[in-house]
Amino acid sequence: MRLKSYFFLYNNIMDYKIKSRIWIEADGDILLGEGRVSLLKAIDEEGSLTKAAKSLGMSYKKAWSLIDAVNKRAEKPVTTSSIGGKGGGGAQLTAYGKSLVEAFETINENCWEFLDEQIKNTKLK
Amino acid sequence: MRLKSYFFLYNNIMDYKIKSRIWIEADGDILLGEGRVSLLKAIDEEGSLTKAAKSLGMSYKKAWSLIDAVNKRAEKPVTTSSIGGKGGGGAQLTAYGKSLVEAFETINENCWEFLDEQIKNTKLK
DNA sequence: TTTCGTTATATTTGATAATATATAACGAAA
DNA sequence: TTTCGTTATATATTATCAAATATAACGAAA
Repeated sequence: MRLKSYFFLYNNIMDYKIKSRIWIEADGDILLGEGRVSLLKAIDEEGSLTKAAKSLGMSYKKAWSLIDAVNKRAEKPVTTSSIGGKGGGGAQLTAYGKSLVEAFETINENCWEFLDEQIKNTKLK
Repeated sequence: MRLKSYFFLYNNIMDYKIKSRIWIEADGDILLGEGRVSLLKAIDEEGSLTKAAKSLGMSYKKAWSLIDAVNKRAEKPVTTSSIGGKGGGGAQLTAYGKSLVEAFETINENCWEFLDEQIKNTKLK
Protein backbone atom coordinates (compact mmCIF):
# COMPACT_ATOMS: atom_id res chain seq x y z
CA MET A 1 0.00 0.00 0.00
CA ARG A 2 1.10 3.44 -0.86
CA LEU A 3 2.51 5.69 1.84
CA LYS A 4 0.97 9.07 2.51
CA SER A 5 2.90 12.16 1.55
CA TYR A 6 2.59 15.62 2.94
CA PHE A 7 3.51 19.19 2.28
CA PHE A 8 4.97 20.90 5.29
CA LEU A 9 3.71 24.36 6.18
CA TYR A 10 6.39 25.73 8.49
CA ASN A 11 6.01 23.21 11.30
CA ASN A 12 2.45 22.11 10.62
CA ILE A 13 1.75 18.92 8.72
CA MET A 14 -0.92 19.65 6.19
CA ASP A 15 -3.47 17.33 4.79
CA TYR A 16 -2.23 17.60 1.23
CA LYS A 17 -1.39 14.37 -0.59
CA ILE A 18 0.31 13.96 -3.93
CA LYS A 19 -0.97 11.39 -6.41
CA SER A 20 0.05 10.32 -9.87
CA ARG A 21 -0.92 8.35 -12.92
CA ILE A 22 1.43 7.08 -15.55
CA TRP A 23 0.66 5.61 -18.92
CA ILE A 24 2.48 4.36 -21.98
CA GLU A 25 1.69 5.71 -25.42
CA ALA A 26 2.39 4.17 -28.81
CA ASP A 27 2.24 6.54 -31.75
CA GLY A 28 0.26 9.12 -29.81
CA ASP A 29 -2.42 6.70 -28.62
CA ILE A 30 -2.66 5.18 -25.17
CA LEU A 31 -1.22 1.69 -25.03
CA LEU A 32 -1.27 0.96 -21.32
CA GLY A 33 -2.62 2.66 -18.22
CA GLU A 34 -3.64 1.49 -14.79
CA GLY A 35 -7.07 0.33 -15.95
CA ARG A 36 -5.71 -1.72 -18.82
CA VAL A 37 -3.05 -3.25 -16.61
CA SER A 38 -5.71 -4.31 -14.10
CA LEU A 39 -7.65 -5.89 -16.93
CA LEU A 40 -4.61 -7.72 -18.28
CA LYS A 41 -3.86 -9.09 -14.82
CA ALA A 42 -7.47 -10.23 -14.46
CA ILE A 43 -7.27 -12.02 -17.82
CA ASP A 44 -4.13 -13.76 -16.63
CA GLU A 45 -5.94 -14.92 -13.49
CA GLU A 46 -9.28 -15.85 -15.07
CA GLY A 47 -8.27 -17.17 -18.49
CA SER A 48 -11.33 -15.44 -19.95
CA LEU A 49 -12.19 -11.92 -21.00
CA THR A 50 -15.79 -12.33 -19.87
CA LYS A 51 -14.75 -13.43 -16.39
CA ALA A 52 -12.01 -10.80 -16.18
CA ALA A 53 -14.51 -8.05 -17.02
CA LYS A 54 -16.98 -9.35 -14.44
CA SER A 55 -14.31 -9.54 -11.75
CA LEU A 56 -13.64 -5.83 -12.29
CA GLY A 57 -17.30 -4.83 -12.57
CA MET A 58 -16.70 -3.81 -16.16
CA SER A 59 -18.93 -4.46 -19.17
CA TYR A 60 -17.66 -7.02 -21.65
CA LYS A 61 -17.81 -4.48 -24.44
CA LYS A 62 -15.58 -2.06 -22.62
CA ALA A 63 -13.11 -4.79 -21.73
CA TRP A 64 -13.02 -6.03 -25.30
CA SER A 65 -12.51 -2.51 -26.66
CA LEU A 66 -9.60 -1.91 -24.28
CA ILE A 67 -7.87 -5.17 -25.13
CA ASP A 68 -8.47 -4.60 -28.83
CA ALA A 69 -6.81 -1.17 -28.55
CA VAL A 70 -3.87 -2.64 -26.63
CA ASN A 71 -3.21 -5.35 -29.17
CA LYS A 72 -3.56 -2.98 -32.12
CA ARG A 73 -0.97 -0.60 -30.72
CA ALA A 74 1.52 -2.97 -29.13
CA GLU A 75 4.57 -4.10 -31.06
CA LYS A 76 3.67 -7.72 -30.32
CA PRO A 77 0.41 -9.38 -29.20
CA VAL A 78 -0.34 -8.84 -25.52
CA THR A 79 -3.18 -11.36 -25.35
CA THR A 80 -4.33 -14.33 -27.39
CA SER A 81 -7.85 -15.71 -27.60
CA SER A 82 -9.81 -18.64 -28.92
CA ILE A 83 -13.49 -19.03 -29.71
CA GLY A 84 -15.52 -22.20 -29.12
CA GLY A 85 -14.48 -25.55 -27.80
CA LYS A 86 -14.30 -26.69 -24.21
CA GLY A 87 -15.45 -23.88 -21.95
CA GLY A 88 -16.47 -21.79 -24.94
CA GLY A 89 -13.02 -20.41 -25.52
CA GLY A 90 -10.84 -18.04 -23.57
CA ALA A 91 -8.15 -15.38 -23.46
CA GLN A 92 -4.56 -15.53 -22.28
CA LEU A 93 -1.84 -13.05 -21.46
CA THR A 94 1.29 -13.56 -23.57
CA ALA A 95 4.84 -13.53 -22.21
CA TYR A 96 5.24 -10.14 -23.83
CA GLY A 97 2.08 -8.98 -22.09
CA LYS A 98 3.41 -10.20 -18.77
CA SER A 99 6.65 -8.31 -19.20
CA LEU A 100 4.73 -5.15 -20.11
CA VAL A 101 2.55 -5.47 -17.01
CA GLU A 102 5.55 -6.08 -14.79
CA ALA A 103 7.46 -3.12 -16.23
CA PHE A 104 4.47 -0.85 -15.82
CA GLU A 105 3.87 -1.80 -12.21
CA THR A 106 7.50 -1.49 -11.23
CA ILE A 107 7.85 1.96 -12.74
CA ASN A 108 4.56 3.03 -11.21
CA GLU A 109 5.61 2.02 -7.72
CA ASN A 110 8.99 3.67 -8.14
CA CYS A 111 7.23 6.84 -9.25
CA TRP A 112 5.11 6.86 -6.09
CA GLU A 113 8.19 6.50 -3.93
CA PHE A 114 9.91 9.26 -5.83
CA LEU A 115 6.98 11.64 -5.40
CA ASP A 116 6.77 10.87 -1.69
CA GLU A 117 10.40 11.85 -1.42
CA GLN A 118 9.89 14.99 -3.46
CA ILE A 119 7.00 16.19 -1.34
CA LYS A 120 8.99 15.74 1.84
CA ASN A 121 11.38 18.39 0.64
CA THR A 122 8.71 20.90 -0.32
CA LYS A 123 7.85 23.91 1.80
CA LEU A 124 5.06 26.39 1.13
CA LYS A 125 4.57 29.99 2.14
CA MET B 1 9.87 20.89 -23.62
CA ARG B 2 9.75 17.37 -22.37
CA LEU B 3 12.24 14.82 -23.66
CA LYS B 4 11.04 11.63 -25.27
CA SER B 5 11.50 8.34 -23.47
CA TYR B 6 11.67 4.90 -24.90
CA PHE B 7 11.45 1.27 -23.96
CA PHE B 8 14.26 -0.75 -25.44
CA LEU B 9 13.40 -4.05 -27.09
CA TYR B 10 16.70 -5.85 -27.17
CA ASN B 11 18.56 -3.45 -29.42
CA ASN B 12 15.60 -1.86 -31.18
CA ILE B 13 14.28 1.46 -30.03
CA MET B 14 10.53 1.19 -29.85
CA ASP B 15 8.01 3.90 -30.30
CA TYR B 16 6.66 3.66 -26.77
CA LYS B 17 6.62 6.80 -24.67
CA ILE B 18 5.85 7.14 -20.98
CA LYS B 19 3.68 9.98 -19.75
CA SER B 20 2.45 11.08 -16.37
CA ARG B 21 0.07 13.30 -14.53
CA ILE B 22 0.38 14.37 -10.93
CA TRP B 23 -2.13 16.13 -8.74
CA ILE B 24 -2.48 17.24 -5.15
CA GLU B 25 -5.45 16.20 -3.06
CA ALA B 26 -6.85 17.80 0.05
CA ASP B 27 -9.19 15.63 2.11
CA GLY B 28 -9.81 13.26 -0.78
CA ASP B 29 -10.74 15.98 -3.27
CA ILE B 30 -8.52 17.33 -6.02
CA LEU B 31 -6.84 20.56 -5.01
CA LEU B 32 -4.41 21.10 -7.88
CA GLY B 33 -3.71 19.45 -11.20
CA GLU B 34 -2.13 20.58 -14.44
CA GLY B 35 -5.30 22.27 -15.68
CA ARG B 36 -5.81 24.26 -12.50
CA VAL B 37 -2.16 25.27 -12.41
CA SER B 38 -2.43 26.56 -15.99
CA LEU B 39 -5.47 28.56 -14.98
CA LEU B 40 -3.77 30.01 -11.91
CA LYS B 41 -0.81 31.07 -14.03
CA ALA B 42 -3.14 32.68 -16.55
CA ILE B 43 -4.88 34.60 -13.75
CA ASP B 44 -1.50 35.81 -12.58
CA GLU B 45 -0.71 37.04 -16.08
CA GLU B 46 -4.11 38.50 -16.96
CA GLY B 47 -5.33 39.85 -13.64
CA SER B 48 -8.81 38.65 -14.54
CA LEU B 49 -10.65 35.34 -14.46
CA THR B 50 -12.59 36.18 -17.61
CA LYS B 51 -9.44 36.94 -19.56
CA ALA B 52 -7.60 33.95 -18.09
CA ALA B 53 -10.42 31.63 -19.18
CA LYS B 54 -10.45 33.11 -22.68
CA SER B 55 -6.68 32.79 -23.03
CA LEU B 56 -7.04 29.06 -22.36
CA GLY B 57 -10.12 28.57 -24.54
CA MET B 58 -12.11 27.68 -21.44
CA SER B 59 -15.62 28.79 -20.52
CA TYR B 60 -15.88 31.29 -17.69
CA LYS B 61 -18.14 28.96 -15.76
CA LYS B 62 -15.62 26.14 -15.86
CA ALA B 63 -12.81 28.46 -14.84
CA TRP B 64 -14.85 29.86 -11.98
CA SER B 65 -15.82 26.40 -10.77
CA LEU B 66 -12.18 25.27 -10.78
CA ILE B 67 -10.96 28.30 -8.85
CA ASP B 68 -13.85 28.00 -6.41
CA ALA B 69 -12.89 24.38 -5.74
CA VAL B 70 -9.24 25.31 -5.27
CA ASN B 71 -9.99 28.04 -2.76
CA LYS B 72 -12.46 25.90 -0.83
CA ARG B 73 -9.94 23.10 -0.37
CA ALA B 74 -6.71 25.01 0.10
CA GLU B 75 -5.45 25.81 3.58
CA LYS B 76 -5.16 29.46 2.63
CA PRO B 77 -6.68 31.52 -0.24
CA VAL B 78 -4.99 30.89 -3.57
CA THR B 79 -6.67 33.77 -5.39
CA THR B 80 -8.42 36.97 -4.41
CA SER B 81 -11.04 38.83 -6.43
CA SER B 82 -12.97 42.09 -6.52
CA ILE B 83 -16.24 43.00 -8.27
CA GLY B 84 -16.96 46.36 -9.86
CA GLY B 85 -14.84 49.46 -10.01
CA LYS B 86 -12.25 50.41 -12.59
CA GLY B 87 -12.05 47.70 -15.22
CA GLY B 88 -15.03 45.92 -13.68
CA GLY B 89 -12.99 44.09 -11.10
CA GLY B 90 -10.38 41.35 -11.32
CA ALA B 91 -8.68 38.34 -9.80
CA GLN B 92 -5.18 37.92 -8.42
CA LEU B 93 -2.93 35.04 -7.44
CA THR B 94 -1.84 35.20 -3.79
CA ALA B 95 1.72 34.60 -2.58
CA TYR B 96 0.51 31.28 -1.24
CA GLY B 97 -0.96 30.50 -4.66
CA LYS B 98 2.35 31.33 -6.31
CA SER B 99 4.26 29.02 -4.00
CA LEU B 100 1.79 26.22 -4.69
CA VAL B 101 2.14 26.69 -8.44
CA GLU B 102 5.91 26.73 -8.21
CA ALA B 103 6.02 23.62 -6.04
CA PHE B 104 3.69 21.78 -8.38
CA GLU B 105 5.65 22.61 -11.50
CA THR B 106 8.99 21.74 -9.96
CA ILE B 107 7.79 18.36 -8.77
CA ASN B 108 6.09 17.69 -12.09
CA GLU B 109 9.26 18.36 -14.07
CA ASN B 110 11.31 16.26 -11.68
CA CYS B 111 8.81 13.44 -12.11
CA TRP B 112 9.18 13.55 -15.89
CA GLU B 113 12.95 13.35 -15.60
CA PHE B 114 12.64 10.46 -13.18
CA LEU B 115 10.35 8.52 -15.50
CA ASP B 116 12.64 9.13 -18.46
CA GLU B 117 15.43 7.61 -16.41
CA GLN B 118 13.26 4.68 -15.32
CA ILE B 119 12.25 3.82 -18.85
CA LYS B 120 15.83 3.80 -20.03
CA ASN B 121 16.52 0.89 -17.71
CA THR B 122 13.52 -1.14 -18.80
CA LYS B 123 13.77 -4.09 -21.13
CA LEU B 124 10.87 -6.10 -22.51
CA LYS B 125 10.64 -9.62 -23.82
C1' DT C 1 -26.85 58.73 -12.31
C1' DT C 2 -25.17 56.15 -16.14
C1' DT C 3 -21.68 53.29 -18.17
C1' DC C 4 -18.55 49.52 -18.19
C1' DG C 5 -16.31 44.99 -17.71
C1' DT C 6 -15.89 42.28 -14.26
C1' DT C 7 -17.44 38.38 -10.62
C1' DA C 8 -20.92 35.16 -9.45
C1' DT C 9 -24.74 32.06 -10.37
C1' DA C 10 -28.60 29.40 -12.51
C1' DT C 11 -30.61 27.16 -16.34
C1' DT C 12 -30.73 25.09 -20.71
C1' DT C 13 -28.75 22.83 -24.52
C1' DG C 14 -25.46 19.80 -26.79
C1' DA C 15 -21.77 16.45 -26.97
C1' DT C 16 -19.57 12.63 -25.30
C1' DA C 17 -18.96 8.47 -22.76
C1' DA C 18 -20.77 4.51 -20.46
C1' DT C 19 -24.12 0.96 -20.23
C1' DA C 20 -27.55 -2.35 -21.69
C1' DT C 21 -29.32 -5.37 -25.02
C1' DA C 22 -29.15 -8.40 -28.86
C1' DT C 23 -27.07 -11.58 -32.02
C1' DA C 24 -23.78 -14.26 -34.82
C1' DA C 25 -19.77 -17.32 -35.02
C1' DC C 26 -17.08 -20.73 -33.04
C1' DG C 27 -15.45 -25.59 -31.77
C1' DA C 28 -14.80 -29.29 -28.29
C1' DA C 29 -17.55 -32.60 -25.93
C1' DA C 30 -21.58 -35.26 -24.97
C1' DT D 1 -26.24 -33.04 -34.09
C1' DT D 2 -27.07 -30.49 -30.00
C1' DT D 3 -25.34 -28.02 -26.09
C1' DC D 4 -22.48 -24.68 -23.91
C1' DG D 5 -19.87 -20.54 -22.63
C1' DT D 6 -16.99 -18.08 -24.84
C1' DT D 7 -15.28 -14.21 -28.42
C1' DA D 8 -16.72 -10.64 -31.41
C1' DT D 9 -19.72 -6.98 -33.02
C1' DA D 10 -23.63 -3.69 -33.72
C1' DT D 11 -27.22 -0.87 -32.09
C1' DA D 12 -29.96 1.67 -28.88
C1' DT D 13 -30.48 3.68 -24.55
C1' DT D 14 -28.97 6.09 -20.54
C1' DA D 15 -25.99 8.88 -17.80
C1' DT D 16 -22.53 12.14 -17.34
C1' DC D 17 -19.95 16.01 -18.45
C1' DA D 18 -18.97 20.28 -21.08
C1' DA D 19 -20.63 24.31 -23.34
C1' DA D 20 -23.75 28.00 -24.30
C1' DT D 21 -26.90 31.36 -22.74
C1' DA D 22 -28.91 34.56 -19.57
C1' DT D 23 -28.97 37.57 -15.66
C1' DA D 24 -27.97 39.91 -11.27
C1' DA D 25 -24.66 42.40 -8.37
C1' DC D 26 -20.91 45.30 -7.98
C1' DG D 27 -18.18 49.83 -7.61
C1' DA D 28 -14.94 53.24 -9.68
C1' DA D 29 -15.07 56.76 -13.07
C1' DA D 30 -17.21 59.88 -16.25
